[in-house]
Amino acid sequence: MSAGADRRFDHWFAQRGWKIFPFQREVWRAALKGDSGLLHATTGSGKTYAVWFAALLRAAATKEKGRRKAGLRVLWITPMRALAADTLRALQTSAADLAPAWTVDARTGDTSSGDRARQARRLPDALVTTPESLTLMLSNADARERFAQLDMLVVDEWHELMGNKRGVQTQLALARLRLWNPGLVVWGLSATLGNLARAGEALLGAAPVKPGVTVEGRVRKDIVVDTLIPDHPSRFPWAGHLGIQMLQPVIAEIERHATTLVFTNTRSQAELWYQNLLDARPDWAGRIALHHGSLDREVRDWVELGLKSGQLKAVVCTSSLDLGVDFLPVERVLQIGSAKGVARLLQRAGRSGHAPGRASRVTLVPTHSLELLEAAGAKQAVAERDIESRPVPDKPLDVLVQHLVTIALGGGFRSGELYEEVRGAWSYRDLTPEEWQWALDFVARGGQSLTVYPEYRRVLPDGEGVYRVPDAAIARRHRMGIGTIVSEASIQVKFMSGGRLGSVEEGFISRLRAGDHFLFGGRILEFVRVHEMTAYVRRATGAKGAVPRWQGGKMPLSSELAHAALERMRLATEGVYDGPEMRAVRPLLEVQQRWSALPTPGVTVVERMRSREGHHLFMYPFAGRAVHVGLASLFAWRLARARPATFSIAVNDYGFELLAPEEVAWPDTMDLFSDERLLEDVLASLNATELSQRRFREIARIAGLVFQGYPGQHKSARQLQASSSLFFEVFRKHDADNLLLTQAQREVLEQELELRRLRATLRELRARAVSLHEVKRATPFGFALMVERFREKLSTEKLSDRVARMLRELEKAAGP
DNA sequence: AGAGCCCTCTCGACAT
Repeated sequence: MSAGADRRFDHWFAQRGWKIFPFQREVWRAALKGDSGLLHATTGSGKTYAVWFAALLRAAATKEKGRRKAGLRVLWITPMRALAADTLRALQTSAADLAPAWTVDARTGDTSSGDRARQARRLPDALVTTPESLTLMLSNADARERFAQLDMLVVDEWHELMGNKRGVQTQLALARLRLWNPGLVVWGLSATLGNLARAGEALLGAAPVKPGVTVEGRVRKDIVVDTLIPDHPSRFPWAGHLGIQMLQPVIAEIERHATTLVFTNTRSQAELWYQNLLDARPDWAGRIALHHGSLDREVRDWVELGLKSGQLKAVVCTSSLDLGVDFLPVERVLQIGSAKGVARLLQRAGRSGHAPGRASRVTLVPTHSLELLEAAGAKQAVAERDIESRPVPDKPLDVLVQHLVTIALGGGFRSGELYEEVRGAWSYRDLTPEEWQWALDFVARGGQSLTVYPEYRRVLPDGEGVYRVPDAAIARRHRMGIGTIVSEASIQVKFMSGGRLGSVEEGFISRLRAGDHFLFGGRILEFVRVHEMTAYVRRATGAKGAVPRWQGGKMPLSSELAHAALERMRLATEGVYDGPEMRAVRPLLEVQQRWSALPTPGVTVVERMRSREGHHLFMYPFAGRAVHVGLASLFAWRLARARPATFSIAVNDYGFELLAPEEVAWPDTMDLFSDERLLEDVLASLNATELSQRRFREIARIAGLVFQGYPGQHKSARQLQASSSLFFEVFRKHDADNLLLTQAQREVLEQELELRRLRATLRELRARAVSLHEVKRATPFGFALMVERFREKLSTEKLSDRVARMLRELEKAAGP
């Protein structure tokens, strides 16, 4: 490291009264040597400056060698546009001091077209951008020339990207940039993960020139997790998810602190909490706010600004404030309901005490009694830093197909060369020549079944074997569809007078009639009419309204949290109830123990019960709701194979219930727990085709089969679903080997059913003892499932059989 | 061996 540069940086930090952390210097040294790597650091630890100064040092060094030419030197990738703005400001101020000649800019969707035109002529020295914008730049014919001077690339919040298709798209872009600049230095910034080593590998590619370095940002961050204990734990409900009983304690917490973030798990829950807070404290109008992903960007900007300026006392939010509040003064973080995972809890805790050396604190607010148990487990898992891994997707072909068209636009490609390049991306390291050929054929001819449609012949080789996009309309359509995020079709919500509020899903609006009231954006609105995918509303008074529901993913409880909860129950069986959470949940656990038993890491509890509804079987494997859906359907299927029967199924994160109207001979559990023919049984027990078809919608969009429509004139969900279903059917009939179909099925099994975890759970079930109990009434664990029941109704009985059974019952009722 | 649930399911980007 040049002594001069070193001194300047020391001075820069000293001026601000900031201490240079050893890990920062470690990154500078490594990057100067040309090493790439992963920096594992918490937010608010000075991680941004660690890598940014590395870039400035490298620039200084190469400048000294006289190699400086105009062009983009540093690329900074961030997963969120909102984050880009704050990062940009931090980078610009330091560059102004240290490298005044540098231009630092952002390129995101927010940039006005004037800026873009200027950037198109000449890129700045450093650019802050998103994976999608980067890919878009790669689709320009002169991409290579523009990136020729690049010598450092930083991916911020890599842990947010690595586990999804956005991360895969980033990997593909990186493979390309590395090929153009073999000396490219790449650094990822990641929060704590169960699989940090994998994070580094995925970022640096399948065949790195040099092994990557991992730097630990060892700034000790104390994390405090505690719980708001209900005033009367013995009268706290056994089920439910809203947690409004905790309103008063939450108000008291908000009262006591300057700024509080109140995290909820769903958007509708956020709406309800906000409304309840305002009803209880009308004096807080204007001092508390609501923030979630369906609110209009302008509304959210206003809220974020209010937080920054300290005007807001509390914000009720969803994960929309998980990221991007790095520069906000938040004193207190509350989490209503289960945090579902340790990583998520840490992330949220990190929103408070956001400065080097200050402790972060999150307070759990249970919404039912068993969440007290979960809270005790969460505390332990956080203390042990037992954090979830994020699996990296394995060669998703929809993303590859999109990439092929992007590269055909960005200068064209030769098949063999691009194949090698793509295999340099970690996710595609095992891509076979056959798979490659399939993907190429798919974009060149439309595969087996679409050959007659010219719009699916998207790339063509020229006389020299270079694949390009021959058609301007196809090119434009492709650029408009770049990216891997597929959202539900939604309807804009606007006041009659014109103000934009946000969006709700089509299905919700279609159930409303003119004059109906609903709660959205913290206001009671009267629905007027729908016109061109916009719902017009006016302010309503008095009466409460329906709360919109959104269709989101259903996040299961993580294994880490589930195991911690089981462990706490094992201690409880030994009479150990330590901590306020365990003491509060003690009466409930004792009832469970008296009526039945407590599930522990070594014991599976199974309960049988008869009621007017029929014959119930409850089981509590603690494997998360996705696995319980799989297990319940699998068991129902296996039971019904022995003797046809209909089962109603209910699941939650702790267990599941099977209910049969008629007597069922429950067989030996070990037969149920077998993983023989597991895949076949799982596929048969669930409607696998329907699940794949739903999944295929996303794949068809990413692969460029379905066009979302031009901005502002979005197609309706029905239209989009119809066209993706059409492709699904055509492929199934005429192109059964279509690899996108295979991918849809694989994604269902891996992501929606968590097949690996299901298999692991079956293994655990076989190893554990079964504690079987005949119960007269639902136990505390069973009660929650009974409440849950009619949401998830599944049947293994064919319709005709069901009709036959109903007829039999009718006959019985009618008598002889 | 008391009754207990108001309704559930995040986020993120790009393009004319």
